[in-house]
Amino acid sequence: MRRMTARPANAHQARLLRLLRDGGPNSRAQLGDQVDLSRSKLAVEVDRLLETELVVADGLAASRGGRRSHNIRLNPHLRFLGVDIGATSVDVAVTNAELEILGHINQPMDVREGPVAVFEQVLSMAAKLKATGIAEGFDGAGIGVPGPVRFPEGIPVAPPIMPGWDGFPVREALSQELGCPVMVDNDVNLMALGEQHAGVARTVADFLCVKIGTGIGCGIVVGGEVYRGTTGSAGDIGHIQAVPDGRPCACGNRGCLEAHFSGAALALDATEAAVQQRSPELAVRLEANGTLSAVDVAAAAAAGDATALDLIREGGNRTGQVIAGLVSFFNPGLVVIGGGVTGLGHTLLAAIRTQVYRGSLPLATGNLPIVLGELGPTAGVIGAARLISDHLFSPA
Amino acid sequence: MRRMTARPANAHQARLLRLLRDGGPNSRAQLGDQVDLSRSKLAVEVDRLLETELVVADGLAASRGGRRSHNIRLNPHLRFLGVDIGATSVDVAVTNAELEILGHINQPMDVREGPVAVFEQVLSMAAKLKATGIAEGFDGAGIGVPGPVRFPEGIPVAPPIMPGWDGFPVREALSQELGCPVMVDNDVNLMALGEQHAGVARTVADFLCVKIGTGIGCGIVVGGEVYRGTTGSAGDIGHIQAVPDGRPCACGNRGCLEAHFSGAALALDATEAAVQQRSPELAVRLEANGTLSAVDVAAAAAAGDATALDLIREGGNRTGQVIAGLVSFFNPGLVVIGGGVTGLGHTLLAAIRTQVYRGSLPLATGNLPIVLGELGPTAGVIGAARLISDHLFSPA
DNA sequence: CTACTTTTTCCACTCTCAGGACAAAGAAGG
DNA sequence: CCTTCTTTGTCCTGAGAGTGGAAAAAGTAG
Repeated sequence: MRRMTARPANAHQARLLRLLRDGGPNSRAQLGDQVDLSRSKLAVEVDRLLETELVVADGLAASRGGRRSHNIRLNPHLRFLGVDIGATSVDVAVTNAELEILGHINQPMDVREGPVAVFEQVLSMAAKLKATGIAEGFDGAGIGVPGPVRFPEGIPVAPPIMPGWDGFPVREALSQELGCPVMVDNDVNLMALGEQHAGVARTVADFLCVKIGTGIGCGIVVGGEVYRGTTGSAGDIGHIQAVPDGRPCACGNRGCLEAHFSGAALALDATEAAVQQRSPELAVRLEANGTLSAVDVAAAAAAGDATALDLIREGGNRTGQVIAGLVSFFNPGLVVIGGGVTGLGHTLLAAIRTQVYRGSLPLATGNLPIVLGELGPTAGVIGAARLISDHLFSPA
Repeated sequence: MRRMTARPANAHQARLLRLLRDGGPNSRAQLGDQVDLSRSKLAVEVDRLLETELVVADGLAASRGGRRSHNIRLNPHLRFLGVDIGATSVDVAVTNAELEILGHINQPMDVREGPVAVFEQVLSMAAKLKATGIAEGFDGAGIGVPGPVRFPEGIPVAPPIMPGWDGFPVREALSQELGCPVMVDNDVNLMALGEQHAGVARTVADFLCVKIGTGIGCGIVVGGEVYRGTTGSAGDIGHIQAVPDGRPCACGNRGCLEAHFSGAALALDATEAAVQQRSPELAVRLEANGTLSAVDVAAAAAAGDATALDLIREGGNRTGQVIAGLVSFFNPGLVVIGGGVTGLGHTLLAAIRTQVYRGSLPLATGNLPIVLGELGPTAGVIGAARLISDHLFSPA
């Protein structure tokens, strides 16, 4: 099938496309209620969008008491590819233009194998999804990587956990391979975009999205837009000092949050506890698998293991202290906690909440929800699709 | 004199007004180079602005190789009032429309005397400035208060150090008294606006402006706009924990940055050092004045007093640690240090720099200037004038 | 079948705006 | 002083965008 290459010609068209993306099929009249354009002007813009085939007619809408309106929807053949490259696994999903997931695969993979190997993997996963018949090609792709990105060019810069990627032209390369526009961003930012689009943050303009996975990062949304900082490293909170003179960290400092709590740190602590026989639950699991991860800690905690619960609580306290500082500074309307360790669930959340509500002033915390992400592992890929759709649904 | 009440009728006019404000008198042709409007359109908009008397003709410009152009400038009779209410003193200044200070008074005053007393003071200071003949009335006023503000309404909310002000309709009241539009903001945000307009931050889109005075606050500028947070308390970094289990703070917690370093904390530490005879310089000054302030510490440090230097260094280290966290999180393009204690100067700056450059990742600090504010005590009042001019020079 | 709503199309009129032509004002050079 | 070139400012016209009224089309409710 021929891929769509058209772009909205002006801000009005872009606005309409986004309304259709976020609100699904809509009648012309309903669109008119939302955009403050004259009937004639609206008709003209819709007609032009129909010409570009970005949107299509879609039958009649229900009557609102009079003549029934013709429905308009985004072209149902449009397909976006959402790619979320984590430290230890890759998620690839296909969405339609409304960013609904049509297919989703996850595979373990170490990002340190480098961009070439990872891309091969990603492309084969994309091919596998295509083979199921849900897509014949892609109109755009969004991709998240676990490190800072020079956003306009889509190039990772000095990413600590993926050294081989520094300066690799991800956007350019993937665009070549896929033959469609590509946008690249930090995986944490994409999680924030995902939760904003389809998750808990739908109605909030300013919020923080803390992702606790192999590392710890924080997506920052200001006025509905992701804030990336001067060099693209905004939200890199894993190396904020959480414990004075604490554990040494890979970054060269001591006491970094990430050194004390993250998927990796938690696995280490759990292993130590198991070896020292402080936790029967964890010891059993270590024996069984030969290794421990955050998932084991979650399971042990669910089984009531005191040591596992302590580990989670302590980590939550540390994280909560750091977040408390960020809340004082940023005064967000919402804090979302997500990432691989959300399996730790309410024990973690309770610890974080306690620290934040205690450590920040009432004016900042008074009406501040602190919640787990709604979307789990799909947040990243939805965010990735959202990223590229935002790009494509803006004036050329 | 009749005050100007006109406002720009559209975005083009607003743009032109801001260009004239920031760039001073300009020829029509030069304006044309900057705004991407057709000559005819530009001429129309300029004519309309001339009609409103917001701008006036101002003689002929130098030739650029052909016919000389007629200069345009903002009406030289326009006057803005900039008010900066600190914890212990009040600054009032009068500016022209280009935000140049024409007159400036500072008077000590305790903000805790409440809004009525402070307003009386402010109005009498404004009257005094008027009496010098630099202004016959005011076309707008900006006012900064040392606490969080609900910005759209211009009402302080739950300000810790000025309890009597909670909920007081500052904007409304002052607008009544002065008979002109008024905007209210946090004093730290105004300092940031001031440094952005006329100081070190002229060319930077994303920066932090840390003000160390009686308390500690931080102005946040994102994409050239001040970010105020969900409830107007963004930047309230004085109560971030800097020392685990540190000194008790007025807010109820322990170890807040403000409890360990600020104008007030520094005075306390200095007095203690003097009483304990650890610092001859400070002891002499205590004897002479009966009390010590940050200024005395600065003087003692300048005289080479080791204890004073230590106090500054330690405070700088604490502040620097907190800023290091903020830099990791926010990835600014510039950090400005200002406020009453900037007299501590380079000792303080050096300590802060050391901590930030050590405590944040290279990607965030690599090209990050950390500098003292350029404007000193005028930053606040210039920022206040900028605030109201931004408001007035935007489409009605 | 009638009266009323809502949606959509059509159309005439207004308004904006870009850009060309030209006049005005000055610079540079002889 | 005169000629030629450059820049600036004004005027004007034609293209196009956009508004809002009117009427047709397509329903609903009774």
